[in-house]
Amino acid sequence: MNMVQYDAPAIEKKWQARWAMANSFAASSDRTKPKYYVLEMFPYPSGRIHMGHVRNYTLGDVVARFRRAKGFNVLHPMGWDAFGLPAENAAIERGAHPGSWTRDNIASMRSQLKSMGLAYDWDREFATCDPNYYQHEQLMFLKFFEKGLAYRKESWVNWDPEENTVLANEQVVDGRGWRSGAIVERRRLSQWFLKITKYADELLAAIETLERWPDRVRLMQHNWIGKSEGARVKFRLSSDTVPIDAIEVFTTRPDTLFGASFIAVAANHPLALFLGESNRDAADFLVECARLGTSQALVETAEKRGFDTGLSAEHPLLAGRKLPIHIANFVLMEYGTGAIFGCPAHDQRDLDFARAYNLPVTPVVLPPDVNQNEFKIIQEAYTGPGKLINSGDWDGLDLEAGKQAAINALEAVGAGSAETTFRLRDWGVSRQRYWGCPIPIIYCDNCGAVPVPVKDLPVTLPEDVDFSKPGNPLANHPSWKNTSCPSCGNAAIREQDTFDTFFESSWYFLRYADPKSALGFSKEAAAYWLPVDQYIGGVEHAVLHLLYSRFFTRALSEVGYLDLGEPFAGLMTQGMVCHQTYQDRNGKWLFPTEVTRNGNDWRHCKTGETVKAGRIEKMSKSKRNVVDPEIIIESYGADTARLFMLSDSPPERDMEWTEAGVEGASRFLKRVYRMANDNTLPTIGTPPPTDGEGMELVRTTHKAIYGMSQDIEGFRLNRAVAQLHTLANAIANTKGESPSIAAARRFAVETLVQLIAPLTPHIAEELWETLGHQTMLADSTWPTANERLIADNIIEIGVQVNGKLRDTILLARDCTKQEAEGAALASPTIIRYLEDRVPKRVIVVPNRIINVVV
RNA sequence: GCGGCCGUGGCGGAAUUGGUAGACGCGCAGCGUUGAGGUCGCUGUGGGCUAACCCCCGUGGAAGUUCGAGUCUUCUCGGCCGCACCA
Repeated sequence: MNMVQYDAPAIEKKWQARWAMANSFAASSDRTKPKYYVLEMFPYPSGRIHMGHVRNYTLGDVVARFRRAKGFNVLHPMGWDAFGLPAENAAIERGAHPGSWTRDNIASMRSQLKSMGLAYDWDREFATCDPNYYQHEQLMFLKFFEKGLAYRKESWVNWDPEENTVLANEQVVDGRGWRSGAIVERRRLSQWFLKITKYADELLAAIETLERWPDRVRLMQHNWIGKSEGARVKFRLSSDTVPIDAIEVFTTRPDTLFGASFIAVAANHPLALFLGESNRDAADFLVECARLGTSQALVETAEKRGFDTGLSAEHPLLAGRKLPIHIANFVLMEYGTGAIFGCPAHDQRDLDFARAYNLPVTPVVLPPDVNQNEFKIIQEAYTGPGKLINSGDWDGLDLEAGKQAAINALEAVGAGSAETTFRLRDWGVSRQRYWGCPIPIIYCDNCGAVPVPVKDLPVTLPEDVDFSKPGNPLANHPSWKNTSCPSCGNAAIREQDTFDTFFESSWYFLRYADPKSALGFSKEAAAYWLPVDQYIGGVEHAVLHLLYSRFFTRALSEVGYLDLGEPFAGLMTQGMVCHQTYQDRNGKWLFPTEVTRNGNDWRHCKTGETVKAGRIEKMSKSKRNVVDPEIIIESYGADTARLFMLSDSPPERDMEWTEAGVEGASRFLKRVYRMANDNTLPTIGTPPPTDGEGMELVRTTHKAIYGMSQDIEGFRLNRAVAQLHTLANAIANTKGESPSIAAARRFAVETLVQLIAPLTPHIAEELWETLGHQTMLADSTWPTANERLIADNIIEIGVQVNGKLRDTILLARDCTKQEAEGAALASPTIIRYLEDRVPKRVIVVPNRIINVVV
């Protein structure tokens, strides 16, 4: 046996250089080959890769290398989602310029990624903060604007009065700005929107066609779009002391109209705002609601609170019935019409509200098999099916018929009609930030909002910006915003907002198809490469990024860029990488590198103090339960890190990073390394045996090829790793020196090296060379399983008596049911179990199981 | 609140989708190799009863459907995730 040591760092550097020299992973321009587009969600260049990246890109790399070996023309690119808030925070906190900070980060992350040995076509790399990238989206925006897909309207934002800036929901903590601590206000700002709601129905319907997406993501998108069918109902105000004569309400339950006992409007409903101007108490209540924030989860779990306006509205179908109008904290202006009618008997929120404010509760739906006299609503609203009661002519109708009757009745009196609403709202793309793509619009006192002429694109960001003053640096810049109106020539000012960074990520997958194109991308390249065959990323993007991208491909198609509906044919959402947490006795979080373990005793490496080992949680800087991929790669090698990432848990599930697991992966690679360095193996070119003692190993090898291929295609990569272990065990367990066995061992080892290549490419490439090959494994084709050799001729079958396993017998594969039954009943063990009883039935599932029923 | 996911050995997880539960790995134990430790190799490892076999129990809990349930149905307990400006 050759005693060569597995030197991962040396091997990895060697093959990374060779692949780069040969440009091994460049996508070919040959359009006759079948294509395969593998894409991982591109990273924000935070400066260092973390284990989540390692997992994401390893998964993508396995797919890319596997497809390449299967003969596809693979596109597997990488780039940088380079605009965003952290760069501005760095500028504020450390005085770094966002541009140079970002470029430095990209440089260090690129070299970290390269050390992982990922099969990227690096020639297609780009960063979205480069004007060469964002100029194209400025043109896209102008085309959207031309077509009415982009428009301006006022909307509400979280405003930090101290920093003079708009805050993201996550930057609002307990109603205060995260950095300033100032109480956040809600403000109306004029902002740009993209008309995603135009495609609401289509985006919803097409979810059905996304067969290779996880169900949960499809469901989340379905719920996000939130289509509701119901009716719009107009309630006329009883008095004319306010300049509003009716409140329009959207309801999914027009059938419960006779159970209405109040009207509630959102705190930012026009009526509420009007009252807030003249009524001190109302104003106070509105301020209180504003403090609650905009998140639906908060709104719906908060205590139901309201303000009685003293006004009332007429029931549209019941002459003389007056409904009091309240302002309520649980009504959202953003959904429906910003006003509801409350039917406490059949909606829990309405009931909670009615109990708190002493409003009547009239049941109008009687559950099946319940006596009307006994039916009482106490603390729980009834939302199930039933027949209408207390509803005049509609009594006795089921709910569907009741809805139709209600709509007919409303239409007859001109008080309403059927309506469908969506939860989905248009996408606000304006951000009051510096580090984003400038919105190419000029405001002129005479001409209004005028597009920047195409010849003047791109509108680039000024470099000399000052982050020491609060507010948007673009707005604070002394001269950048001053320009002249393209249409009348008068002095005018530029739009100072930039795009939401989801704008960049909504079309980057198209840019990769043709990254040097002067058009952004050519129609021809997009037609060949798109859709993405396999997209991989975190489930945190399940809704927004993916939905915006789906919208973008449609919108870009509408304005002539391409002809595509769905951008991502296959989607895999990977789980998080977790690690145990540690705290010292003061509760301070400790890094795993600061802790040593001895059985169940955890101690601080330096002080020797006892450490509390806590829950296994997602790796996060705040809890310090992070492991730096760079250190793992330096000490064990990228192949070990990659292998462990794939080994233990299914890709879609959360995994736990453990030292023991890394050791295990490393051990396996060393074992494979030794197997291939066995100098007793026959020379290259020795064919696998066709008979003799070696056949069992040959068959096992074919089973491994088959299983591995199936498992990679099905993304069962933890099982794929298990296949490799099984094959390695079989090689180790095959003893003997006969020519048949030696030839089989050579075949098995060589195949093992091929099969492991998508997972741990460096060691595979090295061993391929060790085994005598002159060409690179990266250029060789995937082995094919001989199906004839996979199926065993004799199989072991379980025999049950009354469903309990009692014996196993050996049977010829695909034998007849009669033969199987005969063999089972002839088994001495089964005879003993049957005693003298006569089998009533014998169920034979061919090649699976036999069940004797007595 | 609304919607969803997950509960299988000491641990991560397999189970051809209703057909022999626990593949593969980690851990642990024993033996061998080694100057010792580690590496490496072999063997064992769900629980109970056993000298061993046999047998009994076993997929969070309870019921149901079925010849047969980890898998399907209903209820229940526990853990986790998402809900519109972080990326």
